[in-house]
Amino acid sequence: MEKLTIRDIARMAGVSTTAVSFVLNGRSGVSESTRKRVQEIIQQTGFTPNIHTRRLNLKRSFTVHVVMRQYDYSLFNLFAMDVLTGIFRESKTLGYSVIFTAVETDTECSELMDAIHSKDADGVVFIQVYNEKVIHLLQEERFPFLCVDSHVPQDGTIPLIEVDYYDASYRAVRYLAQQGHRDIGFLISDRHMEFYHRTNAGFRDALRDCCLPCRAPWLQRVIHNIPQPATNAMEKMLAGQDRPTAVFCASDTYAANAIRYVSSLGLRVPEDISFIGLDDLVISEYTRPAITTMGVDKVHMGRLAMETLFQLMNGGETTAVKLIPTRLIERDSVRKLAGGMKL
Amino acid sequence: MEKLTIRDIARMAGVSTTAVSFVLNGRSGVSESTRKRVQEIIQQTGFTPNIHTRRLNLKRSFTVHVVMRQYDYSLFNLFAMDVLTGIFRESKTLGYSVIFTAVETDTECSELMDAIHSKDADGVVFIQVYNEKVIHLLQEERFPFLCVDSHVPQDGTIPLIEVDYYDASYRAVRYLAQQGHRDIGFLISDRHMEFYHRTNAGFRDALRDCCLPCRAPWLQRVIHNIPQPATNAMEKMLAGQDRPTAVFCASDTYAANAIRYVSSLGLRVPEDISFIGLDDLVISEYTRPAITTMGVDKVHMGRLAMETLFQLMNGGETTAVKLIPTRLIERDSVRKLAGGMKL
DNA sequence: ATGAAAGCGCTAACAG
DNA sequence: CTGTTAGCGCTTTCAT
Repeated sequence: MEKLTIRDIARMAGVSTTAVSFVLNGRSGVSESTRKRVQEIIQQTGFTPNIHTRRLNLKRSFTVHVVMRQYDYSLFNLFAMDVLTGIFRESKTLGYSVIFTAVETDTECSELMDAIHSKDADGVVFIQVYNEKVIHLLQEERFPFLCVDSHVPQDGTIPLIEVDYYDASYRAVRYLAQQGHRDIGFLISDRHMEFYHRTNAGFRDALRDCCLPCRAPWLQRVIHNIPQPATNAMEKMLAGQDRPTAVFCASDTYAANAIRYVSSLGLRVPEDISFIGLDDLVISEYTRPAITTMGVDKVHMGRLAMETLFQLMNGGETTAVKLIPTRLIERDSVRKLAGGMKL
Repeated sequence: MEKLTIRDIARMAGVSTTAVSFVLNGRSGVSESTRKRVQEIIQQTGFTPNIHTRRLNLKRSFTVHVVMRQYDYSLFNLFAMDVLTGIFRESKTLGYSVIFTAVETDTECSELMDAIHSKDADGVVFIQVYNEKVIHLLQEERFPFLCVDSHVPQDGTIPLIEVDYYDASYRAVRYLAQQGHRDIGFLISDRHMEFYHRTNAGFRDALRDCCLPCRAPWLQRVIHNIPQPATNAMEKMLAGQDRPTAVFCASDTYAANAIRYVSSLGLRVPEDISFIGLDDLVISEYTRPAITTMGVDKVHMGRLAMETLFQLMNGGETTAVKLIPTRLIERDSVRKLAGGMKL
């Protein structure tokens, strides 16, 4: 059966295409009787207007484009997946579709721009993707966009939604101190400088404020271009004379791997050594012991992203950075020592 | 700056819009010099043709629509996520975009059809979603579609991509037997009858072929409308006089939860009781012990889905069901007992 | 090889 | 309130 057009419907209802168009778009300017008749015909025939035409005329597609990182094993990491969930949920209530593309970290600017232009969308949200040139071009075009979890300087030039990693680190360490730990290690990520600096600052400030020692060998960078990066870093941390009683990990995956590693060494977690993670991923409750962590509401971040983009797409202007707070999720990987400090 | 149109380019190059259109589409019928000039202008201006118009004319959108289940906690389950990854990868190489929607299990037929019609797409793949009426309508419209992991009778009426769950169950049990286990339990899923029947048949056939006993209390249904379904089922399995030495779980999440539960009881895994799972999810390598499981290449399933849909969208016809094999992934949750049988 | 012109299916300004 | 009509930006047929 041939696809019906608005003209067919108009003819069947004995009215003009305008009338049909109006009832289709719920606009006033049609008599009640006409509206009803048209609606009936539409019902009966199961007519749906051609979406391309609609978009061509409206010059809007009501879809947003999500650009995220491509990983070799999966399109998603557990973090991005939740953000996407949030974006998706919100987009549904706002009446938008979402389309996405995954790119390598080193994707060329032009390639990215092509991707953005070739998929029609009214706006784009980058998750963990950042390319200065692209941002620049987009700003020139006045094309609405937003960056989520991009680990980028928060200088107020572009709209950002980021986790408050400084605060998360600070509070993680303070929590350990409250549990009586004085010898605290840190598995820090070297993946993004911004992330590195923020977590580092939070960590150090907390040590200082809690009057705890800071020992170089206990601060280990997790270098990502080697296999088993977290295990490797943990190995180094344990290499010295004495070891920390607790370790703050810049990611739950680090914590999971570190726990697995120290367990294989015969150390008990948390009896012999405690761990606290960051982000709260799905895996974190399945490890043994389950990981105590500074969780973030990633779905909320997604919602917020979509909400903000929506405003941007409708003429709003903002370059505000939104810092998302974390909250402590106590599970089983941190031991309470005698004499925890009140803070 | 105003968006350029093909007419602007034509004017700037001093040619007709036809010429521009032809070079845009890489068609012959343009002199080399013209083509070059036009290409230069396009380069300089960074012109990109309006995609809606293109689609309007071509009557194709070069996008596929993925419909999957909506979960309250996340858009994804770990299985669907990998399938989507595969779809996405393949779509990229085939030059398609992907757009998706998540629906509740009990979504109305009409609502689903609306979702499908309102998002333009040349075809749709359902992941873990099945609605008979929708399928019927789609077939009538001759709209290309495909079902992945839908747990639906494989009667050859609709194109399907399914895991070979009969075979997986059979081999899981046989593997346990090979490791010397004779007392084998089964945490079976009651979510989909098709899935239930297939795994059940595989389980029973394997028991029979390996001459192992089948005891009713060791076969426990995991009932999904209660909290902690797997834990609950496991509890029942252990309630009787004697307990199995190994348990086959119809899902790795069951295995993860069951392991956690029996561990809390003071049982050691795999020393006191072994577990083998199904599907191989990301969590499976993070549990302790890591879960031995019958893995499936879910990304491959996605690729295959997209590939098949591509054919369907280009005039191909198939209602073939593709059964994806599983493979044993040996980790640490199964103990080898003395006197395993050679099979 | 080239360009004029007729659509594609719909929206919206405009005249009645 | 209603219908006519001129676009939206591109593809494609058909003369030239």
